[in-house]
This record gives sequence, C-alpha cells and structure tokens, in this order.
Amino acid sequence: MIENSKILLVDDEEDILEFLSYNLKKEGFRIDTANNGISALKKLEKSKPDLIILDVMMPEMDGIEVCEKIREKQRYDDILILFLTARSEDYSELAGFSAGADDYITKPIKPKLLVSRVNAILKRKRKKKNDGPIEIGDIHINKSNHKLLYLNNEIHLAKKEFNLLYYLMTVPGKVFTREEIISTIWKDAIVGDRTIDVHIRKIREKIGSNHIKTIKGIGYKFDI
Amino acid sequence: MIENSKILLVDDEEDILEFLSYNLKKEGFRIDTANNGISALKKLEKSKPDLIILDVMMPEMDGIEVCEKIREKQRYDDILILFLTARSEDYSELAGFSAGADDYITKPIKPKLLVSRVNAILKRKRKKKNDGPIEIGDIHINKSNHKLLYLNNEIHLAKKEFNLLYYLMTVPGKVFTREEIISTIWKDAIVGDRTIDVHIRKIREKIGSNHIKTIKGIGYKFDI
DNA sequence: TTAAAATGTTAACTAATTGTTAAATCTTTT
DNA sequence: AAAAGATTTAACAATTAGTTAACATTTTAA
Repeated sequence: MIENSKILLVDDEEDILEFLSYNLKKEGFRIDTANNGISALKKLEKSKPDLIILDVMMPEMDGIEVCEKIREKQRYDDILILFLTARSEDYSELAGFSAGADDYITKPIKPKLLVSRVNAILKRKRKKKNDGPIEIGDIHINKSNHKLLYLNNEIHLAKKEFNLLYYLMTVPGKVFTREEIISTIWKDAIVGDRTIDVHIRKIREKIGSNHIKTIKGIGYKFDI
Repeated sequence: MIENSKILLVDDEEDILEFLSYNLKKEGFRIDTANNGISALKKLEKSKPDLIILDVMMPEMDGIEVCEKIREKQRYDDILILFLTARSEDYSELAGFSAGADDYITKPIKPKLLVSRVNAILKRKRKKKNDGPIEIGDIHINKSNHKLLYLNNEIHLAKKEFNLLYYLMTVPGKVFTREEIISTIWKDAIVGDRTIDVHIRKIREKIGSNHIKTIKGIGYKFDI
C-alpha cells in the first residue's frame, strides 16, 4: 500500500516541514520529521522510512552530505531519496544525483505536484521488489525478514504457516481453492486432506479467526 | 578495479560511439557498443556491464525507454546508467532520473569531463558495495580493520566467522537463506550442511545467542 | 429433518532441521 | 617441522515442524 508508506521529512525550516507534513498526511502517508541531518540519520536507525524528502540547503550538514551518508550503508539501499531544491541552486541537480538521489522537486513546492511525484516514486519502488511486505489492517507480513506483525506484536509462524498466510494475503479477498493452495504451498508433495485445515487452524490460533474465512466446498480467503 | 570496468555504449550515431570508445578505452575500460536500444538490451543478456552510457535521443526506442526496461529487471539493479543528452533537451534530466538513471552528461562531450564523471560514478558504486563499518546496538563491526567490538570489548573472530557475521549484519532483520550464505561466504567451495551451524554457534558463543536468530527451514538473520 | 459432505480439532506420530561435540583435516605462524 | 589456530566433518542429541488418524462439529442438500 503506497498510502501507508512512511516518509521522513528533513528541513531546517519549521514552516516547510509543516507544509509538507500537512499535505502528505492528508494523502495517508505516515510522516516523521527531522530538522537537521544528524537527527535525520538518527531517526533512520530507529525506524526505516520508505522515502526521505531532504532539503538540499541546510546549515551544518547539507542534504547532499546526508544523502551520501545514507547511501554508504547497504541496508539503506532501498530507501528512496527525494531532494528539495531552490530553483536557483542548479548545482544540486547534478551533485544530488551523483550522491544517489532518486528524484528532486524544486521550490516553490506545489502540493499537487509534490504528491504526484511522491506517489510516482513510491510506485516505482514497489514494482521493483516482488516479495514486498504486505500490510493489511492490523497484519503486516514480510517475507524478507520472515516477520509477522499482528497488532504490532511479532508473532512466530512456522514456514508452512507463513507461506500459506502470505499466499492468501497476496490477493486479499480472493478465494484460493484447496487445489491452488496445495499446488503452490506443497509443490510436489502429496498430503492428506486435513493438512491444510490444521495449518489454517494454527494460523487462526495466532491471528484470530476473523481474517481467514472458509468458503465451504471451495477453499479459503483472506479478508480484512 | 575501476579501470577494469565494463562499459556498454549505446548511441545511434557511429561517430559518437567511436569518440566515446576511443576516450574510454584509453583509460583502460572494457568497451562494448550497441547502436540502438534493442541491441543494447540483447547485449545485456550476454554480459552484464558495470555501466551503460545511453544516448537519450535515438530513433525507435529512446534512452528513457531503454533505461526503464533495464530498471524493470531486478538483476540489473546494480548496473549504473549514465545519460547522454543535448543541452537543449532539458526534459531529459527529469524524465531520465525518474526512469532510474544515475547521472547524465550533456553534449558536446568533453573527453576529460567524461572520464572523470565515469570514474566518479564507478567509484561511488564500488564504495557502496564495500565494507563500511556497521554499528548496531552493542555490536560494532569493521571490515577494514577486521575488528569486532561487543559491549566495547574487542572480540576475536576467525575469518569465516567474521565474514559470516558481517554478511548477516549488512541487512539487519533480513533472513539470509542457507543458500545465500553458502554462495557468498563459501563462494565456490562445497561444504557440508553442518558447517554453517558450527560457525553460527561459535559466533553466538562470542556475542551471545540473542542476535543471530534461526528461522527454521529458511536460514538465519541478525536482529538487534 | 436427516444423511452426506466438508471442515474443525486434538493429540500422537513422524519427519526434517538445527544444535553440539569432539575429532580429523587444512593453514598459518613460529 | 612443530605448534597453534582455523575450518570442516561426522555422529548424535535436541528441537521444532509437519502430517495423520480419529473423532467432533458444521453445513449442505435431498
């Protein structure tokens, strides 16, 4: 869900932070702010955003430098960086991209343009990775770190349970037939008929029984 | 070796290809050329270059489109793309970066600038891949001096242990499959199945068993 | 309404994976 | 060349995951 993306805003001017914050929150983004480079880098450690919007001109550590610092760490590779630059500071386009930015917006910022640019860039990111985390309601499932968050608590799922839930969540609302499930989760093994049920049961035990619905005679679906 | 980098030049004008080729070969780069987008995409399949220099203006498929096509494939993520654009085609800066370019050069091309830009961009890539120190919680690991600090005490790790821990720490939280681990830490050697475990055990002996978590059936991950 | 069909539930059983040692084999250092 | 250290292996233990069988419950449809 693009709307659910976390964005970190970095600018030394409070006005701009508020302006950006307001316009992006309205679109459903989760916003965090920092008013200098150092504090931005610290916030990163705590919670990794999907996108950082970074003012180029800042006292002490400018945006370019912050960007370079971020790009040094491999684990931040997938964070998008969008520069905010005054039209006059032409240098920034070049230096910014050399530092590893993904896009830039020139001031004065037009809310509509901002939002559309942010959406575009996030969409691009999403397309890139196919095992992306899925967040539906109070359930966050992430294949790359094999984590399931239910109401913000980490829940342990065994491999089969995890794969099964993830599979159902790839297309919420869609009914997956037992056959479909077997052929993707069990590939070539042959398992008895109760096996699926038992796994479903174990998942329900962990995330409550409202999310996975039984469609009798057909299969199961994940619903919010 | 930056000098050894492979560069793919894509331009429809033979003159420019030769000009670029001449100047870059002189610097020790390995050069391959293509005179349209289709052929460039085909050459990619055969042999992956480190950098692609792409003319924006080309008949049939323009540079932007080629760039987008490349960026669609995850396996080409680490290829750098540098655009060649006429000064007038201002649009390309923006469209180009949105398409996923890493830098651009405007025509007319000055050999010295070209070379320095190419070097800069390649160096940036190299830096990214490499060895920054990683500090997570109470663990500081530094590849350049092969040191591990745990709770501010220096701990000795044997080479394999060190590499393994470092690898896991490059992306904290991510689950590395046994396969991934084997193929990066053991490159081309073939080792038995218990080898990883034994190394993991030794690392845990030294930094406690909370940081490296086992995800049964999948692999290991480093967590804070 | 009731038998048949499908799914839910449990606990026992089986299989698969990982942990732990100590010894064997390589490597490096002295 | 001996010693020390690093790495791998093999055997076995421990743990966890996955499956099944037996039975219960629910739903469907005659």
